[in-house]
Amino acid sequence: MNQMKEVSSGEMLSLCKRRGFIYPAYEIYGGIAGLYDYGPLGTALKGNIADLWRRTYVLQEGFVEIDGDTIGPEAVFKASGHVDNFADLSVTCKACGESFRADHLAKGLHPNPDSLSIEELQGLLRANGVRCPCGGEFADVEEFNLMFKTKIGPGAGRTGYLRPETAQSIFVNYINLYRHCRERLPFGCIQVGRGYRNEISPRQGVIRLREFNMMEAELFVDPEDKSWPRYGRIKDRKVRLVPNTDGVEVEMGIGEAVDRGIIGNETLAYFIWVTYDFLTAVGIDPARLRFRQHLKAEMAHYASDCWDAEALISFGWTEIVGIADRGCWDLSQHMRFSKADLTAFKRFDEPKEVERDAIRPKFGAIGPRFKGAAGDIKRQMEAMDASAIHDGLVTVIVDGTPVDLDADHYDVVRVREKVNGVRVVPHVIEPSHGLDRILYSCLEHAYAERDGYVTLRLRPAVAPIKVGVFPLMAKDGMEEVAKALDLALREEGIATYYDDSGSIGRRYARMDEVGTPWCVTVDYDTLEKGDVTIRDRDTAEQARVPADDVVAWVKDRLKHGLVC
RNA sequence: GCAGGUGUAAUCUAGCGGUCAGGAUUUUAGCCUUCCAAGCUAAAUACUCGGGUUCGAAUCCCGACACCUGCACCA
Repeated sequence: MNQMKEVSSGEMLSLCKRRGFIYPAYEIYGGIAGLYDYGPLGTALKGNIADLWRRTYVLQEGFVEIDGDTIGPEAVFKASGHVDNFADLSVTCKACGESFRADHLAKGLHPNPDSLSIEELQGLLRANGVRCPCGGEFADVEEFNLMFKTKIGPGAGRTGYLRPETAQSIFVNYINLYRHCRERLPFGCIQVGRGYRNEISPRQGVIRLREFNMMEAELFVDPEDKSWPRYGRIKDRKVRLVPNTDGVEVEMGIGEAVDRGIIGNETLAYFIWVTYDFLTAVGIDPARLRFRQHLKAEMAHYASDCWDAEALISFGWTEIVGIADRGCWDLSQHMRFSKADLTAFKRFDEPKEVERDAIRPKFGAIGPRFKGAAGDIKRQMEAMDASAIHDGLVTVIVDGTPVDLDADHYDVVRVREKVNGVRVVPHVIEPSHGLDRILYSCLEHAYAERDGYVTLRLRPAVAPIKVGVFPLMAKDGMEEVAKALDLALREEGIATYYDDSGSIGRRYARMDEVGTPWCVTVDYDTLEKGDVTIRDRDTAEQARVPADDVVAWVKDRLKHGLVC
């Protein structure tokens, strides 16, 4: 077997630039860290990966796709938690370089350090002589806001942010999508698009970017039924798992992992498999792919379970997909901030006659006391039943503050109601893919070098160019035949590269280096017998095929069914 | 953001205060060539940017920017 040399990130990025996959952005102006442009081949590769992903989610799993805005008003990111959690006040030790959350250091010095401004926090830390555990002195308090802030509209405008993830565009469209999907759970929505994070220290080429491409799927499920119809057919498939219990890597069946409680539920498990299937289909090496469960401490507070697909590349094990059960957190947050009803109605098979103890407001007491707020209090009471009464008191929110109301303000009445169903806040299962990272991992995993000769063994489905078309030499009419064949392929939507320059070997080499799976050569025999050679990139073997059959030959090999 | 290292064509690189910055690969034009980076001829493209020291700077110094390695960050 070939001695495969491990590719370094430097060599990889050099090839990416030389061959038009990825360019450092704004290079003629000195470049900006964390920004890269996709060149002609990189753009094609990215598009092909995204298309395959769409096939998986839209055609195979029945998701719908939207395309949301990348700019959003502040309220959206208040609700999502990004405004507060994404902007930390921090201080760095001048001596040892360690960074700390400034508000954490101020704990015990102030009842609510979270509420302080930069200046106040600065003063508080200075006044109390807070120092680093190493004994060093702290530099000034700084704000790290990981979101790009902007103004929407002229003048003062409204504060807006570039979205740090695409997911929010789906959550804010929940009502529209729920209706579009005929008001039934589960339903899923995907989005391919850009997100923005003002990273403190972008590094590692295209792995940590300030503007990046994501492919995110949000699946809205019944909180009490996290099963999935297609689960049964894949539950015996095996993947490499690294559970957070002991951190030991195991190869295990999807179903077994669910049965043993390692993976939280069937749907999550199913999409771990879909992710495995998708990643290997675009060319991630199964031997360099694993699923690592987030540690309890690492998991976002709202997530109940989260698995990262990690690829082994020159930077080490790198997260390329995160698959999380986010519970009802996102929709609940947006309900709280927007007051919109982001629930699903679960219809019972049979309407139920239920009796319950309802709370009925006494307007004689509430009206004079609360005036305009009485209507809102009525609505709150109607949403409750007797179980909300504690020590004879009912708690309602008036102008944002809780108010306890005694029995003078309400009656408890036994009511009989017909109930057709129940409203639930759907839970969200989110497979979130870093497209740039997947693309880069594909390149590294496709990289094969022997004696300085580089071949990118990209899967045909994602290869930017599918077929190189050459006349053996540009004379004696061979170029006309080759050009006609080239056109015939392109007319069928197959990306080709026509080349009649230099030696045939050099042309093959050029195609090998950009991952073109097949090269078709028109030679003297073609002129007489009408057949051509098709040369395979990975084996360098040649097959003779009638020129008229080439289009069908290629289409047949590019035809990919749905994966699992 | 901190500390250290590095910046010469599209890529890899020579240079170490002193003639038009050298080579290789690549690319382009032409010749040659009957299938795997062949050969010949010509051509194109570079000292990251901005200051300073010096008679003279790719070379020494300062700053910015970018890249690499650690640290920190990565909801």
